[in-house]
Amino acid sequence: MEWTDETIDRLKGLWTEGLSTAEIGRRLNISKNAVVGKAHRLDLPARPSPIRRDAGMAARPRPPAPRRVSGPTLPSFAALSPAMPSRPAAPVAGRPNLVAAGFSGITRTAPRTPACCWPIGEPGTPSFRFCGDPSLAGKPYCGPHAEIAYVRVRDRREDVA
DNA sequence: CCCTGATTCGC
DNA sequence: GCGAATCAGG
Repeated sequence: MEWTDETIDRLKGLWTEGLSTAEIGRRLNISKNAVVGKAHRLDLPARPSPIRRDAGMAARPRPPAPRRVSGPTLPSFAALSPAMPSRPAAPVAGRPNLVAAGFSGITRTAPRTPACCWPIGEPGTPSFRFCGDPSLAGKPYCGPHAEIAYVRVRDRREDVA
């Protein structure tokens, strides 16, 4: 876009008339963004903006918007590997001991003892957790919970009968 | 979805 | 300097 004195004057005129940026863009056959960008550069009086970017949400320093980039966008595997955790996280109080149960994070020492995934508490509440005790070989639950989980076909038949 | 204006930042 | 992309609110 070539901003001649004339187009700048037209922009200023339409701007002071209170036309929307998109409308000015239509009249000048340019994009709304071009209008806003130029108006900003010319220090034209700002319009009432629907956006509140100042006070009110100072707590959150908005993460930078994703940027267009012109080369390869995937990092190499080598670049990624240093990010691999070398230690498992410490157990959290009030939570099942997942480390002891075998969820030791990323590790190379197989096999692991899987943690019992029997749900305890109300899902969606803060206290909800899984049992986490070592589970039976080949089963998702520990001994006591496997007892509850697996109902023998024999028993069910007797119930029905 | 449509609209609005403001800001960022690759070009 | 330019303006598309993006944001954020109506």
